[in-house]
Amino acid sequence: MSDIKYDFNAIEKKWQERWREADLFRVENTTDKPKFYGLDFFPYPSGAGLSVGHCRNYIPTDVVCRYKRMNGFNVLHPMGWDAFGLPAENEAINKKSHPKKTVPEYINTYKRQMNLIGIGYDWSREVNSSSPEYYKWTQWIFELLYKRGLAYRSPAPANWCPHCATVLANEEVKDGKCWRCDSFIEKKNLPQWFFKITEYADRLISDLDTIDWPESIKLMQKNWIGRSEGAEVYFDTEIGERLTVYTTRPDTLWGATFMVIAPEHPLADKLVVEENRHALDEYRKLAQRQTAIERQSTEKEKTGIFTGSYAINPVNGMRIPIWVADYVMMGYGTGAIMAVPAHDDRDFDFAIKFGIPVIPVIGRSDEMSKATFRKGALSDDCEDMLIDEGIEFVEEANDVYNVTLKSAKETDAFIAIAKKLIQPGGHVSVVGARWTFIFEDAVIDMDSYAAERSVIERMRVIDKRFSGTETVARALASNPFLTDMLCHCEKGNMINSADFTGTPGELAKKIVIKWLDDTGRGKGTVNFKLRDWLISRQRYWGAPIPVIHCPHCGEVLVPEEDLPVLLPDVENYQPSASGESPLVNIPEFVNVKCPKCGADAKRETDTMGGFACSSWYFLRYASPDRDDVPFDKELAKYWLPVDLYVGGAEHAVMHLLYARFWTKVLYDEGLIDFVEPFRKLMNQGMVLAYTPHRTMAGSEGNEDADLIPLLPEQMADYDPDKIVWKYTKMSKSKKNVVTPDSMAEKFGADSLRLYELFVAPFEEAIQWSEEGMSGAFRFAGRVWRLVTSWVDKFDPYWRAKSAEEAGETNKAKNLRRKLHETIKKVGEDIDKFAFNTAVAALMELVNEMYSFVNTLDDAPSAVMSECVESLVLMMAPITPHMSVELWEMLGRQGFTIDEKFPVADESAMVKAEIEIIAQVNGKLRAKLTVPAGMSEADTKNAVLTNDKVKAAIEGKTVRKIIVVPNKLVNIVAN
RNA sequence: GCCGAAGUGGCGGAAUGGCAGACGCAGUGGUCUCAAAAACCACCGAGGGCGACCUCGUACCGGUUCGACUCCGGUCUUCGGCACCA
Repeated sequence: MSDIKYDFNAIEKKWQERWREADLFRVENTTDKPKFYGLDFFPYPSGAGLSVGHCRNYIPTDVVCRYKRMNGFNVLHPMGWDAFGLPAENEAINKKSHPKKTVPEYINTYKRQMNLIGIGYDWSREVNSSSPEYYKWTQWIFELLYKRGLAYRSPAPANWCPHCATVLANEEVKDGKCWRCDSFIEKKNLPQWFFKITEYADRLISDLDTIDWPESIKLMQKNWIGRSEGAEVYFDTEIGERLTVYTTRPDTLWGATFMVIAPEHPLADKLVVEENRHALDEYRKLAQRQTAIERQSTEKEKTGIFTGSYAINPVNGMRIPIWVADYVMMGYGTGAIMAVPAHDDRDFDFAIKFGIPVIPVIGRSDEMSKATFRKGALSDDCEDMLIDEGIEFVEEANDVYNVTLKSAKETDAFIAIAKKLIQPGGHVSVVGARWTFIFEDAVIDMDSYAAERSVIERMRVIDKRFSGTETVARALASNPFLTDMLCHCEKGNMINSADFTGTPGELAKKIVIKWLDDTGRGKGTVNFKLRDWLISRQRYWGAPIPVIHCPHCGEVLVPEEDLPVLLPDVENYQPSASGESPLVNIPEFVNVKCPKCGADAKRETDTMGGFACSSWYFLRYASPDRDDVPFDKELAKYWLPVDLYVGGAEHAVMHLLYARFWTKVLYDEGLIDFVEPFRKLMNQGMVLAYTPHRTMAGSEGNEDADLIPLLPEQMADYDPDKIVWKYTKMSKSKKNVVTPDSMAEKFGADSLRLYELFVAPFEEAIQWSEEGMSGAFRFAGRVWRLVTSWVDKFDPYWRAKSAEEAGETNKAKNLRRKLHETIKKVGEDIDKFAFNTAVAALMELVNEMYSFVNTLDDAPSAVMSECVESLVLMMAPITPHMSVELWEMLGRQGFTIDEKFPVADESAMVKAEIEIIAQVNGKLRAKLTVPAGMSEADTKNAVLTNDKVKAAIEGKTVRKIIVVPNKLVNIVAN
């Protein structure tokens, strides 16, 4: 074995310098090669520097990009900085510094670390969203949106973060808290700038079908956009004003027994009768004061105030009361609803609390039901009775009966029989289009939508005397109407609905909507949960909104030739609680002449949120130096869309939604020829650190108590037995961050890369372990020693001899087959992001190469030389430094990344003999080696004459033999 | 509550209808060494047997199949997202 030391520090430094000197990762725009655009979410530069968690994002992308390049692609792999916005500014505030100072500092650190772990970025294309050359074009796109009617200023109750002293977009509020600082959000009424993302809601949903993204992310976006189809219906009120409601269930209109409007509804004041006005005012004040904290409370009693007015239900003329309640929100639909307590949980709760009638209007459908019960649950007469009724039933294994009920009539008949014949302790369930009944002893009817418990809850609400199952039974037996009331079904036919009674459930919605349209009582409508994107921030560190407010002309866009509107240099940039940007205090900035009329005017002082800057940066990389356009049209056409986009799932409904929106706007403007910016998206798993926690004081022994992370310096203060260790996300505040620097120093960047790729599938969270890290290092060392020990024996002309040598001995042939199987697998695995199994395959190959070398006795081997060279090239995308060093030691010229990735030779993988699995009744009994391509009959014969197989079928009759050629034989015998 | 993902040795994981546990970590035994580290070799799911071997085993209950970690129905648990959206 060789004694050349694996001096990873020196090797990595050496090659990083050479790559830089050769400008190895600079990519040219014009080329005959196919392009590949691989991109990582650009990070906001933070003072903590990169952790090994960031590397989990950048390393796999780098592997794919290097692999693509070795396969002949022209690869664009750029990096830049999401430098504007809250995260960067908050960090500077905490450091009592200035983002102008901290941002470049942090960028340097990031860049140094990225180079340290060997990521091959084309730094000539670096972008920085806080540089005027960049944000000029962010402002330009703002103006484009404005001109297209997609940017507007409007007063609205906005999400205000008291700690960050700015408003936030809906997408930036998580669990009622600020996404940056976890403060609870308040509502504040301020004029704000919005982008009309709602206008693109439909396209943002439908185009999801055209892209290769994780289904979970697509679904999150779909749910966030929240499309629903329904109808607007017009209700006349006694005061002459018309109330429009939105409903997704127009088929339940006949069951509307009251109406509810939101506290902020403009008609509330007019509708309220004098004696209720005071109560309403009090209620609205209360609703206004309600904070996010209170909204969080899960157990929310319904509250509301009766206005004293009534409306007329346009479908049946019923006079129904109008209520004000905070469970209806002004921001969705029309801020008013018709309430159908029989078929909506919330309306039901409200109706029960305030004593409003419940009218069921959806009944059982004629769809099939299915009943199951065990033998003995019903008395034995049941079989005859069922046959008499013409009901088919099947006796299954284990004494279970399955009964198919083909109509409502059959279901009724079956239930009647079951009620009669139920045995003590017996159990029968009927699962239908509508509900499940479970009979036990007597009659207990259960609804398949509300589970048992919720039925009981409801019973108790209706009548305080009821409690427990037997009372449910009693109640339902005495009052069949309750059954209908308890079962608000989605499917089912219309009942109690005048001429529409009997309309089948699946048609009901459509038919009623058409009728509403035809008769002018309402109209079909689509609604979205998505709100417009609130983009203005009352903060310093962002792109100024390029608008001037003129007393005569109103809002005026800053002329294009005056862009960028430069962010002024100021010392004091801290936000204030006033709801105004710090920029208002800079007269030179604020006071301008109107570009239209020349009058004294005032500049807009709000800046754009950081997500505006990041909504188009992927386009800038195509032509980062152009100062006359945001991006070169032709180059954008060549490079985009992004072929592979890699980043964390936490941006599912923020950046990833906004960037899609802007892309569609740019497409509509004719600037680009694609509608989706990111063809394929991958989300890496997190890196978790084993972190000590303590339970909250006073809650020791309580298993559900919240655990609080323990800082290293606090460890000594706690009883070691009481410290709970668990894996949590790495964070600066927990002081559990592992840096790539420390790992690169101790084990080398290549081993860090190996470890992060190998330890778990790409999308899974990994538990950081230094032992696992040293395992990866061990493998790197094994490769190093294996290859360096072969340097002297390396045959550069193996191509002419390897296949021949493999024909001579079995072990050479087996090794060569393993090599080519590995080449195939590694390529396939990298393509499908299965890096963990790709590394495992390389480990297997290395293990076999060691075994082979150990039996060689110093003899030369072309096969081994082939393996060594191929191994070095296969590892080049994964461990680029070590690979190129070994490449050089083998006497090869140039960089591994310019070499062709090895190609699997199918002929080397042909097997002369294969292993057949012999099973008896599905259990493995023997493995036998047979010549490849053996006929079915011969294979069968070989298995049947095998001693172990013979022993296993001894005394049994062979019923059937299944043969899977070249794989397996299964003998069925009993 | 609703939507989604996942549950496999001591641990991370592999196998997507055909040998369960590839590969690695930890562990055990050995070689080398004055010694240690490193490296190398062997073992390493559970139970039984001196042994060749046998039985059980992929969260739980059932089903489909010659054959199920894998497909279907149901239950439980964990994690993530949404949460009065009519």
